[in-house]
Amino acid sequence: MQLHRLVTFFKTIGDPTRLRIIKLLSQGPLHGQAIAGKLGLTPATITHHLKKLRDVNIVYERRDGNIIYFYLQPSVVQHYAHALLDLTEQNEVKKEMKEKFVERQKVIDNFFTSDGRLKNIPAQRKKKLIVLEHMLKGLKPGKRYTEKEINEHIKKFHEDYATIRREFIMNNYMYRENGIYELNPPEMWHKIDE
Amino acid sequence: MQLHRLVTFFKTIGDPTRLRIIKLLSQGPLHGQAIAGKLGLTPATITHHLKKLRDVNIVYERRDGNIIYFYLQPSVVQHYAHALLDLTEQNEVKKEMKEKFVERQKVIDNFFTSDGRLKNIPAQRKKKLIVLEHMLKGLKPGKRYTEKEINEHIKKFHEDYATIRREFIMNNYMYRENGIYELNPPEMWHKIDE
DNA sequence: TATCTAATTAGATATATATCTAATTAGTTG
DNA sequence: CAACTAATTAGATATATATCTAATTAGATA
Repeated sequence: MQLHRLVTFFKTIGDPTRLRIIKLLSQGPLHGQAIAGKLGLTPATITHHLKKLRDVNIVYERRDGNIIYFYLQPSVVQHYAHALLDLTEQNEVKKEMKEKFVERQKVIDNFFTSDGRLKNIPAQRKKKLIVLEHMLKGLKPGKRYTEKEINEHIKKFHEDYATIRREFIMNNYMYRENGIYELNPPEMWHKIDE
Repeated sequence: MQLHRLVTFFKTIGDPTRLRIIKLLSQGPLHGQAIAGKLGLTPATITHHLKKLRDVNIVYERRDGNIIYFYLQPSVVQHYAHALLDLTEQNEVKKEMKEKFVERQKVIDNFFTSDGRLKNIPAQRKKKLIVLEHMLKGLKPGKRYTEKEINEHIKKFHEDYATIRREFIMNNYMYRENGIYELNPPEMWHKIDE
């Protein structure tokens, strides 16, 4: 939804007379003169506001004989209300992702030296997975590696390549077939359950 | 929620600059000059808008050293979004009740003569229950009736008081003990399942 | 077709407000 | 306390708009 449409909608309902009309119509359809009477305003004024309400599609009309009844369209109102919610919820999701990222970064800062070597393998499962995933970064998805290549890669981080290589397999980050290693797609990895 | 508060809130967010500020702040807090820079406006203008945003409590501030950071308060925005939804949903409930009432009235008009006598007992269960409940109206809750009194009451609507009296009992509208009849409370009645 | 009525339009007026520049305030830091 | 800076306030201007009265239009009905 473009910003402009939201602005127009909220400007439209951000008026006491128009909100009163909405409330009135929420009880059922009414014709212009009736609305004017109930609100103590002239028909011309009501026309003015109805035009704006129609412009944002929250009101439609239907003729019955000589008089025109105006109806509220609740679904449109609900639609914009949800758009407003999204405007802030989108933010919540982003904030959550950001927090997760910060948390992971903290773990990585703690377990790797400034020149990028792993100090030791974390005991906590959650932290261990973060560390393993960090060491996975240099490997390319789809590329096939020999065991020797994998060992060399791991040794850039830590001497005990055997343990770490085993962890890669056990936690489903990679699979091995005939001594050839390959990255699994992320959706197959062991997820960190909070 | 008073109408006035809703109007003020929607008027506040019904402005392009303010909605842009809200969107910006939904990514994270910012200080005044930063907002002014990103929107291409002067700090004075930003102050003007922030004042209005604070007035409706969707923005709060926190000082860090020499600069003041402005934060969005998503819960307040969500609160008003829900109030907007309620404005239309309240209507849906009322409309439903009204429709049910109209439906019942139609059945009653069909099965009773203009002088209030029952033409015949409806075959459809749903309609029968509406008719029975209509004939229950003259009886007082809590009052104890003899069988003869019940019969007299029913005879005002229809000759076959025995059948109807039995229906009253079978559908749990009344109970009988030692030949004394009494109305059950409505929550015990047979409900009409659509 | 002529007439009636609800709705709309046109035009006037008063009020509200978004924005700017310039001056001032509040608060931090040396 | 003095100097600095971000934020606010004051005042001016231009634009938007809510409301009214009076005139006009659109549509239904006799």
